[in-house]
Amino acid sequence: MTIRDVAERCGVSVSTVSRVLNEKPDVSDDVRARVLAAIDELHYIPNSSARSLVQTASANIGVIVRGGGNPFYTPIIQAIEQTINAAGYSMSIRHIPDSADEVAIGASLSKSNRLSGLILLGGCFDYSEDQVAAIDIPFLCCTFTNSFGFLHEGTCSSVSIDDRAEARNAVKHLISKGHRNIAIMLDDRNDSSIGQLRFEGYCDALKEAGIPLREELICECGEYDMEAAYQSFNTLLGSNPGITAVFTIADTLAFSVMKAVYETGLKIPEDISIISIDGIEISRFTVPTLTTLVQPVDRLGYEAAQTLINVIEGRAAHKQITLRANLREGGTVADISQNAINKRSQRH
Amino acid sequence: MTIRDVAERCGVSVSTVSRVLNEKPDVSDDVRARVLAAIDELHYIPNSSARSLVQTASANIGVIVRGGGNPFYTPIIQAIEQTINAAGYSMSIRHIPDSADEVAIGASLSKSNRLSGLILLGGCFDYSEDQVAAIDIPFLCCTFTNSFGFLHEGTCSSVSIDDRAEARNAVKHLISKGHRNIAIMLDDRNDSSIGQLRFEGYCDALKEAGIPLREELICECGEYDMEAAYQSFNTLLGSNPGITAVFTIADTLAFSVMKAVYETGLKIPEDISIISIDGIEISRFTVPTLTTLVQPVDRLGYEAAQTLINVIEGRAAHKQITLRANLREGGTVADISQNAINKRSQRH
DNA sequence: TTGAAAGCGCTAACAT
DNA sequence: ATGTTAGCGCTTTCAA
Repeated sequence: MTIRDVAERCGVSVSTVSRVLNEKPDVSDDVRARVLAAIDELHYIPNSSARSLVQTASANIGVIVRGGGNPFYTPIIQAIEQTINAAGYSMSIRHIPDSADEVAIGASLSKSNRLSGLILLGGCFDYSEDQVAAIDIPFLCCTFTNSFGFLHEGTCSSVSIDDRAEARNAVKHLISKGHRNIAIMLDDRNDSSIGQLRFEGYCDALKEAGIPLREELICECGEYDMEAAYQSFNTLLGSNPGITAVFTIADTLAFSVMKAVYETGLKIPEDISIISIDGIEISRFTVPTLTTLVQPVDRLGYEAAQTLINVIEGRAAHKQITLRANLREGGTVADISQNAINKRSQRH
Repeated sequence: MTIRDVAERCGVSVSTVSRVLNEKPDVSDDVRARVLAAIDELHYIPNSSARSLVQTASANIGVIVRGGGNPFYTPIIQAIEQTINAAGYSMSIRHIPDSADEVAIGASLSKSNRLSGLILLGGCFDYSEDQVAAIDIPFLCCTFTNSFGFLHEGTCSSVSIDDRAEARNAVKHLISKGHRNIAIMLDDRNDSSIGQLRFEGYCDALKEAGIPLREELICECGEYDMEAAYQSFNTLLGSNPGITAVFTIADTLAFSVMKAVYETGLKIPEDISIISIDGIEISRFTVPTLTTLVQPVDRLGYEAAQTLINVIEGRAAHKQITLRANLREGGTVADISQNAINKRSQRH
């Protein structure tokens, strides 16, 4: 079943069928209708390999996901896929281990599949202009920006929240509720990625409030893993540092912290408050509901795909988009400020 | 950068380069080495479109995921991807809404991308031979089987657990702990899919134990959604049916149930026990740890991909693989049998 | 408005 | 062991 079969079926040439297929204007209505009918009858579907071969680039956008185990990415990927498909492109996805080099893999994928664009999801970004030169197609960083590298604005696009500012907001929220002994749960403060940025935001908030940074309240679990976070936080609790709150850099790590806290016999939020960033679906069903800065995942995915497609189709230049996270107050943060305590005692 | 450039670079013909590329034996070591060196120097990567065009099928396997929001699928997809890549194939994935027709989408994808095989993940399977005839490439059902349809064994492969038997095991576990008033939390008992099978397993276990099925203990939330499950279970609790245990057909639904239970002021497992099926990562971090039948997700993904590849490459016929789930005893099931109660009172 | 024909990059049959 | 060449199915000039 090829374009030839369709052409023969209705007595026209293959080029005419191709014109109909590609919605070119120079076909008579009569012929167009006949061709469309034949396509329908024969259940003809064009071979995309042949198409990409003759065209300079295939209508294919690659997505490279690092740390794909994180449920936070799932809705983003779905939004990207939907937007890509709606624009007539198809998506090639590749999950890579944390240790892999996403630039090299992206470059290779781009060549072998003749991609017209590339989305990097969840990367560690401290690349230089030289390193990303291997990617010779439009690309975009989703959920992170080139915060630690040295790229020109025009090299690639990005769509993300302002990780440092939002982390600062999260910690400020705790401070506004009277907390001063605030721990942070993260993978690695020097990961040149999300962890590092959110750690900086944590430091910013403490500094602004005149709270000294205490090394013993920094809980690094090494890798982005729930079990590792659980173990690390247990150790922290064991050392009894007198904390009243924790800022976790991701919801999944918050779940680990919650378990560790409960198993020590402490209560949330009475004994320990928790705030996080992400807002994955399950975080609405913890007990109590997790207080977290919800990332706009649907828009993150949509903007990522749409921005990249605009660049691919020459409608716009590369740009950096920053979206805002929204504080969803759950039940994991207690107000321990003098103000709140006074109010409470008045009632009794 | 094409195969011609490589050929010219080392003074051989394109077919020789092609032979090296495809690891054919009939090339001299000397030439092979020179070609490999040239490929490396030029950073040559074959164009997969040209490759698929000339070959009957591209080295591409499609994966159609229905209900992709479920974190249960994430590790399965990753295992599939890894196995597919390791065998030299690439993966094309497509997430579809619950309402979509996976057979039609699969058939279309198979033609346009010249897929050599198709994996259906999480389908509702009551198709007939006629309906799946549109898929003219080897395909496999992962996490479900054609339980309600009428396909011959040789039409497709499948890899899954025995949903009905495992559901029965889960409920039997509750019964063995003395529970008799056992609710079930599911999406829809007539979904021609997982829900229906696990509902049947629930009925089987009750019947064997001589416990009558009570309509008011069947909690159907209509769609596969955490919020819907939460609402439905709240309603069930409100009607105060005197249950001591719940069997949820998926971990995510168990989380919803746990929240509803806690918010009513009841304790888990003292007042209400919960058992589930899936064993997603987060279920190890609920409080208490969820008691659930863990599905072997890595093997599920590996076997799915490998079985399909064996069929594609003519090494084996279609087959139906059933894997076993393993009971992981968490802390959500209490023993309320007379036996256990006696023991407890002896201690006091 | 339509058709004929070249060629995208590759593999495989055939020839040497 | 290596080279020559005919397509795979499509889009796109160019010609009519």
